[in-house]
Amino acid sequence: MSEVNALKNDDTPKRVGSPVFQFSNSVDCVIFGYDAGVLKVLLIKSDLPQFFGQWSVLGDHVLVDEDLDRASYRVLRERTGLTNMFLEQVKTFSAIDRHPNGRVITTAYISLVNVKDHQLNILDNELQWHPVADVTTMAFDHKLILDTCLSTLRKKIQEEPIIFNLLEKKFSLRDLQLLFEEILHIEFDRRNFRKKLFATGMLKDEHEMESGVPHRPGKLYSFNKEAFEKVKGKSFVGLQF
Amino acid sequence: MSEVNALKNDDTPKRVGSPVFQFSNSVDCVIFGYDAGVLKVLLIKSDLPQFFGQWSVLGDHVLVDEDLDRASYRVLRERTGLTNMFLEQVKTFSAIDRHPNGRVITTAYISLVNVKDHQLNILDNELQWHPVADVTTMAFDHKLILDTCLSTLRKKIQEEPIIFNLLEKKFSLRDLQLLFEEILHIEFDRRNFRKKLFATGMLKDEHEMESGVPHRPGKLYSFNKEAFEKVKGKSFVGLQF
DNA sequence: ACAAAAGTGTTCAAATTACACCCATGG
DNA sequence: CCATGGGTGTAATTTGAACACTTTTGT
Repeated sequence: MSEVNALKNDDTPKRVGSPVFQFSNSVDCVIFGYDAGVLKVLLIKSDLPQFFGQWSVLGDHVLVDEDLDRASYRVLRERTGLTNMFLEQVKTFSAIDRHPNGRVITTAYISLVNVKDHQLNILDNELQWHPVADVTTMAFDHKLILDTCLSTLRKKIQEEPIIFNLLEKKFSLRDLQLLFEEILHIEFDRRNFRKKLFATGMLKDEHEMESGVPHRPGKLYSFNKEAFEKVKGKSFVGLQF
Repeated sequence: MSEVNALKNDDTPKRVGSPVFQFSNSVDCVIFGYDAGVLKVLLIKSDLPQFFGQWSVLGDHVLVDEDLDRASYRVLRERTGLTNMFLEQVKTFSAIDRHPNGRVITTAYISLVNVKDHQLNILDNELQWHPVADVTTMAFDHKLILDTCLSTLRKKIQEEPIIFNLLEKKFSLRDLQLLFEEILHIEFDRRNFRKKLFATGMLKDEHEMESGVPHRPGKLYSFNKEAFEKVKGKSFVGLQF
């Protein structure tokens, strides 16, 4: 208790320490994209001289009049031009020495965007897509943040239909399967995969075909959000451990 | 970008805003316990006059020389005397007006403790166990925090063997089943439940029986951590959505 | 015509569910 | 002896896994 008592700053008997307004908070957005069959992450060359030449995920300090969700939304809007992206809090990182300029606590967000989206204008050439598998060292603790978000991504795509955010609006079943396989590093049997996905009722037949492919074109589907919303509440109780 | 530019405090062209060390960070520990067949949460009467008479979960401000994990660990140690409890970060809450004294961002932790643990000494009568189902309004945004942690608990006990933290070291299968049922609000078939749990290999037969029960005594088991560690890595790929 | 992937069913194994009787203990 | 829950097995159903051939398109 000694540290706590040492920080008390009035006479009121308090059970806990008093606020110490000496922290800065930031958000870091791990933005995943999928291009040419490869899972990618959007990185920027670090601002700080201490990390010169190293890449980091997109972040910014939280402003005093915004919450974390808004801050991360702002970062994505400013960087990519997108405004309706999938964005979700993952974890908060708080190692004492994680930021050279002082005590900065950062909350990591995961975002899934469609790289081919027309709104997505990345002109800044200090901002680039990197294949996730090629990223080794990064500025700050961003490698840890990236790895954590990648684990979260792997888990979440199996629990919720968020993977569609990485594809264009209309996609073939092959696109979808290859994307699952790229992220999870496993291979699915094509027939079983199709059966399973159709069974969810989440695929809307767009009654269109691929074009320009050097083989028999596949049908195009889109994510049927309405159908998913209806089934969503289903209680899953497996005790799978 | 206007807000960001407004906060720049030097001449260096920066892509992002500069740190604003005007925040306080706290941790809030949602401590779950299980007693008399009821899931409970450990709450304390609020410190603040604004929330007089209302209950809140156990929290404290993060000190400038500790990270969030250490801060939450400290809170639990100081409050309950326990030192080796299950403790895991859940989510960070950051609404601008969540704390009346200023901009306090809090990170919620979930903890599972054994209420009957001998180390657990709760003398302070402003600190009490409440049945989770009875908690309605709370101080700050703590009801939201509690609800979030309860959802997380429900999900996690189905994915990882953390539920054993709520039971005494030796327990009967009945204890375990009732606890699952209490948390998930569903009922299991007793035979299937036993089959499933035995199949995990995580139950170690303690070759002891219950005593003092007004019916045929059941065998006592403990959680076989070693057996679990071996099986843990098994790749689960279900695409269950 | 060839290469490449689309589309499509069945069979087998495994997991899950539903279900009922006798047993041991305390009161 | 009665009430309460302990302990056990089997059959039916559902789900998941493995597997091959024909079709369509571009080159």
